[in-house]
Amino acid sequence: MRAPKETFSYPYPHPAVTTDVVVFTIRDERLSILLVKRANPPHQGEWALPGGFLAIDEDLDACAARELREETGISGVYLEQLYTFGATHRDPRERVISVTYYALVPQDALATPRAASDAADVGWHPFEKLPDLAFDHADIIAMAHQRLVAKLDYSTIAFQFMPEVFTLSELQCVYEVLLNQSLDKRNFRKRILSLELIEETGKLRRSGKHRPAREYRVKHPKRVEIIK
Amino acid sequence: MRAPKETFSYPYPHPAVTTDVVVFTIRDERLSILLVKRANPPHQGEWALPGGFLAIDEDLDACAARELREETGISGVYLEQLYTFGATHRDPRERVISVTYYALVPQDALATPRAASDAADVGWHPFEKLPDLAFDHADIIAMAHQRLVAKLDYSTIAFQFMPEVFTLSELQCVYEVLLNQSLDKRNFRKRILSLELIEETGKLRRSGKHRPAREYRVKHPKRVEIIK
DNA sequence: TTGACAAGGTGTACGGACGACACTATGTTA
DNA sequence: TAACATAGTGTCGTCCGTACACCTTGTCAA
Repeated sequence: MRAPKETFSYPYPHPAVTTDVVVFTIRDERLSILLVKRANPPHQGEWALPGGFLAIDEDLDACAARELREETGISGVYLEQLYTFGATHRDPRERVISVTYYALVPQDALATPRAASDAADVGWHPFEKLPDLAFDHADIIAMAHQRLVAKLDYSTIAFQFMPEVFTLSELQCVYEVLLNQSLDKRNFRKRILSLELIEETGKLRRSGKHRPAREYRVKHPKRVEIIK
Repeated sequence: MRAPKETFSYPYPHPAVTTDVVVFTIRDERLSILLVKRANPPHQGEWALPGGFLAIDEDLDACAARELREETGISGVYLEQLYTFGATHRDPRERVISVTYYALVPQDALATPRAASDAADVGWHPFEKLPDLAFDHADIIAMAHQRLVAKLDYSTIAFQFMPEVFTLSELQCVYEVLLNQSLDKRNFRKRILSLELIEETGKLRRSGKHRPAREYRVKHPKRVEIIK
């Protein structure tokens, strides 16, 4: 962070614009969110979403991706604009408009994200027991969660949580965690396979003292399709 | 518009923030959008969405509602945030982030919206044959239309197009226009009535030389519910 | 007055999708 | 080789969505 010597002037007051990102993953069969502990005021020492100020020549999507990469080391993941929060006093420093995003990262990636310069700490927190959050970030998370669950129903967004290869049981587990209910194994498999979006790798996954499971992969891993 | 004497300075460059609104209605059995002709540069003389700069102490929703009221005289209608557009060169003057909204207005309201000071003209344009538009407003309209059609399926948003009392044939016509396909009368009525969201007024609508239709009203006109 | 007109209003039957439900298969390990 | 633990599989009933045609009722003109 450099200390600028010049200032930037406008005939009318301008708000600051930031992006903030709600990063979801599934860890230990729990939906979890990535938070950073703020190293500086305001809300110093409190947990917050990764995010920061928009550069003047930077696209919004690029800003969200950059902040995510800088503050947590995560990149190349599914990232979608969520909503723009702009209540007048949501930031005590000045008027700040936050264009929020949500991201989905596979289970195995980034077991321990790294903390950046302006973050005292970075860590995964189960959605069910989040700490108190800075600014209006709890509202942002609530909306992101609502959107995520809604999209499960009519898109293939859940595959964004999966690693490159996975078993049907693992996939079912992801759906069960997100929907917070158990699903019938036969119906689940019937529905997923009928979408014809995943294919067998031909290999088997051996783990524990039981029958090995077939491994699958997503045919088009980056694509999120609307179904039904 | 006053000419300010002071200027506003920041240690880092700040973008300007605007709201723009896509106003839909149904006129003469066509989906139509309200556009204003720009009185000032840039894009002077071109058609654009109603909208304008965010006041520094104004909430985003309030800004969208105010701009809509000031530029077109419309108020009290359904208004929902759509998406935030922020490509770096979408406005030639300076960096501008636009938080966009869409609004739905009943068929009969505002047959002739009034033009405001910074608009040379205001008028309804059929969605199927829009003129060339200023900035990236064509993209904004495309996204608003997509959202509107998607919401038809899983919400009661279509009622926002209806006047206080209406007939089932009129309601069906709205759905047919939005979905761009004709619907079976019996199935349509069965589905709508099973929602139990509208009730008979007890009156009949006489028009033309045929059997009069029953009038209905929405039980909770301001509410947009998620169905299914 | 009556008959033609034009839109309003109504019920049934079929097919497909979804949900409930229980047992066999297979590799591991003791 | 037997117990264990998870993998993997098919049927049947129900409900919902869709297809489909005729009678009703007020108006208007002859």
